[in-house]
Amino acid sequence: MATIRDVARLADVSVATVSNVLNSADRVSPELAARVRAAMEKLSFTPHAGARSLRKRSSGLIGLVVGDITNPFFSDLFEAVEDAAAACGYLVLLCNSNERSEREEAHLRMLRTQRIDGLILAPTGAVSMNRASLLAQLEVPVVLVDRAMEGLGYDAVVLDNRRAGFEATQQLIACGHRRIGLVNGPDVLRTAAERLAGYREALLAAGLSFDPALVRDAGFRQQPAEQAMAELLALPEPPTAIFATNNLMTIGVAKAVADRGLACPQDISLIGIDDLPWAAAVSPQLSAIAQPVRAMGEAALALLIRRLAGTLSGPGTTIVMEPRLVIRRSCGAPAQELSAAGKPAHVD
Amino acid sequence: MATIRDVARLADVSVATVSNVLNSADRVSPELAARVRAAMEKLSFTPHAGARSLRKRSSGLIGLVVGDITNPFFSDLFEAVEDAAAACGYLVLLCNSNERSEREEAHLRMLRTQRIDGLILAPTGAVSMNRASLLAQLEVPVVLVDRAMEGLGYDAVVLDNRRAGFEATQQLIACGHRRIGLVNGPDVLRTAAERLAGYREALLAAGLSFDPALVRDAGFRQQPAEQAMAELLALPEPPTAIFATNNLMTIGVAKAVADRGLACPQDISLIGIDDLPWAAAVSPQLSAIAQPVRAMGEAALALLIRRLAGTLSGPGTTIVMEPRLVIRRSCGAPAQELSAAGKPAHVD
DNA sequence: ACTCGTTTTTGTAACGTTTCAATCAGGCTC
DNA sequence: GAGCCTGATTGAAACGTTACAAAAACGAGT
Repeated sequence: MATIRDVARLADVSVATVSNVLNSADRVSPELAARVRAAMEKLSFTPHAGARSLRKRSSGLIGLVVGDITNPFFSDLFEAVEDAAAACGYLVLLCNSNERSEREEAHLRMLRTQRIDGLILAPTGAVSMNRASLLAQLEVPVVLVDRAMEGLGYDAVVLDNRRAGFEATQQLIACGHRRIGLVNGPDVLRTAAERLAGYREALLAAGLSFDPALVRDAGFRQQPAEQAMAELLALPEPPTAIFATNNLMTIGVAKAVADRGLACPQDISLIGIDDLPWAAAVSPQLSAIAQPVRAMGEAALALLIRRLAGTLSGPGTTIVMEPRLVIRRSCGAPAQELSAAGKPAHVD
Repeated sequence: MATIRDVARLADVSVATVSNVLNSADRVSPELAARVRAAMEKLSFTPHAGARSLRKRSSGLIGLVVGDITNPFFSDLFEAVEDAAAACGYLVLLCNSNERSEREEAHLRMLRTQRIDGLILAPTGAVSMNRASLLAQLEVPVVLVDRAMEGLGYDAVVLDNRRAGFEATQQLIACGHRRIGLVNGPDVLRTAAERLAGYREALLAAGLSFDPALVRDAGFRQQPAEQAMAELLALPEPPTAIFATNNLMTIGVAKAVADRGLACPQDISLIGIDDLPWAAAVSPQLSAIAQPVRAMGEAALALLIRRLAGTLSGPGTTIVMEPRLVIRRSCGAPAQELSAAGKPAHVD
């Protein structure tokens, strides 16, 4: 494979000149530059990223580690980040931790040997001390997405989770629901805790009481959500509407509903966080709180670039993005509502 | 950041020894190795991939370029490839071409500067001469996935597309359908052509005639599929069942069906290629020809590894994987079938 | 004790770039 | 025509590793 020396020889210039046309093109006279470029073309020369990264002390690589690339949220995120990074001349190294923190840590080590220039991390699970030190060892700027880790001083891009929880719940209340189930993630995660807070706030605002029996932790996963939903449906007084706080759990909930032969929204209403690309194509047509995923990816990359360029310094900035309510047919009036009007208070 | 020299100094050995414990651990005595490892630990030393790739003439990087990471087929593929690669000590560089061949070519150039050791490519669109030469310039083994490119002598892993087309169609025929629409990709792509061939073969085997008016090219994309489906439904004698030859088009078709207020399978039956993770959770519960995606990814990586190890040489091998039929409720008997029995031939 | 194989260890030259100080070639000014 | 300035070009020293040949250490066999 052709090297810079070969190009220099063919164009009859020094290697330094070739390097100059590659990097600071304006420092070399037009005629020479043209000659050099012709030589490169002829030899189909491609610079060696390794050598370059060795000499300059940067690799042009940005790491992106996500929990599950199979989740549309993360694949969209990757797409957005990759596009934005390409525009800035960076290459994105995607790491999929499969939601296992050991894998994630292995990836962080790998990224260190690659000498990435910066990292965008969608942390899986809670902060471990171990991970914090791995991040520090990276010695590069880090931007968190989706889940913030307070106290480490990193930049972050997150959804306004409280508001997301509030709006979803409010929407169900507006349809007339009074018993609203919540299928949530573990409340040790800030994300889940805030969504729960929004849910409670909306209940409070509507003068409804909070019933702990209606909220379940399904770990942000599909299978447990299905199970949790089954339990909620088996309650003596089951909820008439469900709010699931991420896309996987929304699917799990829909599955449980379908398995019991219930129709949506006739028998039960449903709203989730994260819109899904096929949501309008199938039944129930899922209503959702959409996250501006692309914008989040772009914002995260922009923060990183500003850190790298030195135009941003000091303690971590957190960018809060606003959710967007997408109403489709999975939310409707509760069946009870209609009949309850003319029904006596206690029928046992 | 600590270098190999620092480690050597601290452990009081030569740099060569440090390098040896890193690479060929058995060539160095246990006690020294321990000392060196302790020093590495203390300095939290991490080798520099760039320098390494410069000196050894390999980077430990494998490129994977796909058309659309947002498509579950490709995100599953990535997951499988990454897992398998990690087990062999390789890191996967994912490139998302967004189905645009210019992006794909830019990515191939990028991968060349990264000096990847091998490439797994799910080619988007048809073979261009330009791309063929870019691939050749890479000077590394290439394995094609999903779509083969004949004549270039590369290894490939593909689905038995003819059989997939055959089985899907056969299934619909078995339900009693006689007018089966085909929403396919462009038949310049081998994949699409073979699926079409399987479709025709199944019709023939059942003594049904092939009606070109019932087949549409929707470019393997959702939006055009929705459009194509609308056209099929507007036909004077619309099909009673549809076979869509990939997941995006299946969604598009489902959307068109839903938009017209038709029920599935009561009004129309539906089967697609590529199973979807949420297929059982929503209605219609989509039947599908599932591709063994993980196995395909693993097979592709295995081929690549064998090429790299030199245990496989000579002309390209093509591995053909078998599809698996997953029947859910989106296939049923045609409505016409029931009433047509007692109905006169022409009712206008 | 001495020579020979083995096994460990080491010095050092690459690998392909960039950087930086140094040289060179013109063109101005006086 | 000498002196200077400016901008283009270049030589050579890194950057952190590995590979290879050479040196050292170690036993074993005489």
